[in-house]
Amino acid sequence: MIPAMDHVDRILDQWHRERPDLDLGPMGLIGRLTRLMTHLMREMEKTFATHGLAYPSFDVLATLRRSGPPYALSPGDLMATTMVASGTMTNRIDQLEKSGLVQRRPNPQDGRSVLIALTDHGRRVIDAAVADHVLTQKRLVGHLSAAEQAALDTLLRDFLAGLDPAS
Amino acid sequence: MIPAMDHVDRILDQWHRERPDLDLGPMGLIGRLTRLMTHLMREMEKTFATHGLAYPSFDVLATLRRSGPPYALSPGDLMATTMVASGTMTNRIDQLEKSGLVQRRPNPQDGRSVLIALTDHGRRVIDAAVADHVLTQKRLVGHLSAAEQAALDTLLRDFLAGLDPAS
DNA sequence: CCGATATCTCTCGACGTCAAGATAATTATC
DNA sequence: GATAATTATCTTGACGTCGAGAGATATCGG
Repeated sequence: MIPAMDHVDRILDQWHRERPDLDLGPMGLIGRLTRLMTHLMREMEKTFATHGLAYPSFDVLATLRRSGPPYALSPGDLMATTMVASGTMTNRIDQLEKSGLVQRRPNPQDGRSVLIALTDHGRRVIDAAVADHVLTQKRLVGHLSAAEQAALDTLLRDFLAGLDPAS
Repeated sequence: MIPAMDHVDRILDQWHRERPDLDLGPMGLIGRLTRLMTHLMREMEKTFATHGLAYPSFDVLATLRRSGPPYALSPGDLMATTMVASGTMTNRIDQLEKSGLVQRRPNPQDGRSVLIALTDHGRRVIDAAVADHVLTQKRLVGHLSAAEQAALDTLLRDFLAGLDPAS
């Protein structure tokens, strides 16, 4: 059975017609990745929103929560695992602190630094949000069989390893 | 050979330790997708930058270019193919017009609408940028074999089709 | 111990995104 | 044709992101 032409196929057709000189090889793959991520992120954000969160806040709260007791990390640690710039992390922490979900504390180990700690409220919010989040993720990948999911995961792991050896 | 533990594996380990009640099934897959896209996008943006462009500008110029002569589409058409909101597209067009890469013209077919047309300069810029872009894409997927790329593309196509039937 | 260098966080300004509402023109209905 | 409903774009305000640079503290070398 011939797979139906999708949005990305139409883009490739247009390029082929207009720029037959270009090697379009990987463009379809990356185009599908991009489009897929857009859809996935928008769906996941709906779940976050039901808990009063947006993706950036969820990202930080989840990082603190899964780090285990005492649920506190420095901004630098948070920047490294979430892959955002320093100004971005400051802004995220400001928002979370304003909402009472985290608290800035002095870092006893290093006077230049601070510790970002989950509040009790923050802990409750992220525990509920992440439970919903995994259900949403399960639904989003539900159209793929278990074998397809495993194959995709393996390919993505290799792709990522080639791209980011430090991962 | 056992694949090395990567960043996403460490995240899953942490969650498993802290929340053994959760079904983490698809979290690794989506986490790898997210991380992969972050890396890919940042690399591709370096290429755009060498042509004085950022991703949003490249996205619009490329859509106009591949649509073929006369390289003109309405903001609505551009919104549909690029998946952004109306205010976002207005802003993108404003930037491009300020840079002299596109021009707003009245739409003879519809007085509510306008046509966004590539200028000669815009045409030259996008033609050079897209040639570089496909080389960057080729390099980025270079760690995967042709068979892996094909398998990945097929899986992504199925994933996308299940998620967005209108694609 | 002290000066030089490195590290950590925050500030600031420019830009990108979205959702909701405003404005203008078209189409549908009678 | 007149009116209503629809459609297309733009405006606005809130938020998110980055990068460069500032300020404070730590660390290193002598």
